[in-house]
Amino acid sequence: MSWILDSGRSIYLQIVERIELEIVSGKYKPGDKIPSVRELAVEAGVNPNTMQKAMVELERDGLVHSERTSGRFITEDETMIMEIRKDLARKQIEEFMERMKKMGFSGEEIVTLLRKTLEEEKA
Amino acid sequence: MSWILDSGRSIYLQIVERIELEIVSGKYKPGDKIPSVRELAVEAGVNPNTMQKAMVELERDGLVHSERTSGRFITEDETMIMEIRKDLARKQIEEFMERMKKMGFSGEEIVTLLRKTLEEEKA
DNA sequence: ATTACTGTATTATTTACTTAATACAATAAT
DNA sequence: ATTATTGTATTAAGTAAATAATACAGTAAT
Repeated sequence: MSWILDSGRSIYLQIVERIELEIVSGKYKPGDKIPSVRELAVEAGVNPNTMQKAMVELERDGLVHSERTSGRFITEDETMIMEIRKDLARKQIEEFMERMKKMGFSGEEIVTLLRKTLEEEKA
Repeated sequence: MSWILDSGRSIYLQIVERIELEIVSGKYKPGDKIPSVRELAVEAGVNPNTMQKAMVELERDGLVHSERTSGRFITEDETMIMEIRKDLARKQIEEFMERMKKMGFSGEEIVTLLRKTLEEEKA
């Protein structure tokens, strides 16, 4: 089963985003070893080079680091992970609100719509 | 002043998104004439062909139509515009909620964070 | 020592997006 | 009638992303 569905955005960035989420959500825990580039590439249905590119990006952000030959690991810095989680959440909220307001929804309307969506999900 | 800031997403899709918002938010009204492809291209700081590509996309969705030589116009079908507004909003909400939940936020937490953000904006 | 698995690097090809430079037909304005 | 502006089409070139096919060096396991 390959990962990516969306189009119009580059694949490697979608991978970065996905793995970021898996880290901050705790699916990957601090210090965890993650699958090899080759494995991940097969799993995602993309070229190893594309996966490697995503890894370099995650490394640049400090979320993962590679141990030359033994593999690649999630950072052990839990504080950093929580910080990034907060940052990502704030960014999501801001972008969401900005788009909704550009469509002409007020703050109160947005909250109401969210609540309604939550109700519907319960059913 | 050129429009586009984001990277990692194709320019013409960002233009489509932006103009969609301008239509459903009422900045462009039903029947309004919109600037020529050339004008918009200059304004956005992109190539006319790129702008044209965005226009074709908007046309495919029925939001605008071109009158061979007199210009391009917003659809007069207000119902369609409202429908698309609702659809876009629903899509935004769903994507936002999905991402937040993937990060481990509960529905209640999301609402609380939203409220907090709204409070901060007032100040 | 050999094997197998790491991350990493290199080169080539393909594809989609973007820019560039024109051109044309239709029509509104003058 | 002429001019300017419209949408549209075409051809070429440049760029970035993605794929493909390898290769290499380090090391843990055997």
